[in-house]
Amino acid sequence: MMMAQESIRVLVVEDHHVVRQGLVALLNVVDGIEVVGEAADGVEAITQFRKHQPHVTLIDLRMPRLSGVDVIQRIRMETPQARFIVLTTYDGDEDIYRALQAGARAYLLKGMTTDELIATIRAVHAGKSHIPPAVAQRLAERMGTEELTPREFDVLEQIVRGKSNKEIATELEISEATVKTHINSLLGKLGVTDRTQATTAAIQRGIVPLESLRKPKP
Amino acid sequence: MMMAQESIRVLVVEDHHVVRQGLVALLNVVDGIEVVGEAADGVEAITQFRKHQPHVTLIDLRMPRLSGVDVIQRIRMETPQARFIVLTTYDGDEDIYRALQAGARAYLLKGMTTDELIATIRAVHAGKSHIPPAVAQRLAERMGTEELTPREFDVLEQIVRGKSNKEIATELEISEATVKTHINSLLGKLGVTDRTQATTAAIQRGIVPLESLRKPKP
DNA sequence: AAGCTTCTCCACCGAACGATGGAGGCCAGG
DNA sequence: CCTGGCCTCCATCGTTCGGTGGAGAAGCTT
Repeated sequence: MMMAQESIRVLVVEDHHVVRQGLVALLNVVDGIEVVGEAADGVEAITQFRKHQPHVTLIDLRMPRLSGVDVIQRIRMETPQARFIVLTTYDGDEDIYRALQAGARAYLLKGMTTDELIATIRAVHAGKSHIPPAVAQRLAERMGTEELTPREFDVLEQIVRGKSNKEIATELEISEATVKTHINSLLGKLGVTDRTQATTAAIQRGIVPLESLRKPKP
Repeated sequence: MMMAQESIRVLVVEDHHVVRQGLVALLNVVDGIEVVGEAADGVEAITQFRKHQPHVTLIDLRMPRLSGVDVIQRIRMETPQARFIVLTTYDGDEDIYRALQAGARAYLLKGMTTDELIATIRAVHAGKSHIPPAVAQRLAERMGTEELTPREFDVLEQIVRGKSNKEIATELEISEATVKTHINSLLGKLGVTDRTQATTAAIQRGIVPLESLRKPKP
């Protein structure tokens, strides 16, 4: 079988077996694209990247062991020209922001069509960026948003866990007055007026991931 | 190519292109399983079911036009012996409960392995049910839980949207006193002590889906 | 050294919230 | 018919929250 010039070498990083196999199956029948490796978690991703030096890496953000954002950061330290396309199920994800900052070139929802996927891979390989208008808008909004300080983040996390100010004070070993100060500040930064709105905002934007709420935190 | 006896006829209903194609690709190479149809939303699912009368239907719960639960209910009205395997990304989903009540026989996370998938299809086709221990436990917990009344649900939804009691009263055209009554009641049923905890509980259990929070509601 | 941010804490206030114990009307199921 | 669930409303009470305007200490940058 003839190869058209040089194929685009692609690495697929995705922990959901079915999705990963679907991607590989789809891409391998496309002319000019070659899947050179697969990984099911972050650590594996780095190993595979070093081994295969792909042109483009399709990568899920939520993964075991090492998150997508971490993977992008680490790989770009040693290989700055590496190109990443971020895959996500949900589009309200705070991590997208970090991923794009970390150097991802494009962003795709898993509900994309095959054509979109292929077009994006080609575009990114050609050096372009590709961010859907909806995401671009969210990004712009996020840019204008002040970032929470570490302590404010701690307090927000406790709020989402349903703790009262007094409980938060105990948990963080600070006075209730200080808790209120942080809350006042973070409410402003999130653009909301009370702790309930802060909670939905935090979850919607992925600032506090839902999964983190199960473990009581040791 | 020889077929082993009769193949299990499978319908795949899933709106994410990549996932759907992945499933189809995986299943079609398995001996004894034949994908007879695909659907990308609920309405299509019903059409395809009528046309192909599959033995087993793999179905995602979150879909455009008609939800997975609705599809299961409608199809079982006309074809009670129809067998369903529910697919979901997230395992804290309230809909699983309804889906199993509606007659689904099994439940799989999208992170499953190929072997699990195939084994489950065979088991369900053979008339067995297949529910992972973790889900069974959650189900049991849910069973003991009192259900919210329609009105309590309305109030909860407004709470999650960040509305104050006064705003909820206006929105639902009832007095603030009544809002408080409902809140008191729903807090008890959810097993929480304040509106913030109610919010995370509602989102975690999927009682109020995150997607529903964007649209202001007409 | 001066300036910045962050974290810590204080006092005070009004508004919102949650808990409690009632009460009347409506409608479906026994 | 009448019991039970649901929805509606009332008053009261103590607690929690959020807003405001401070202030000192530590750390980083310039």
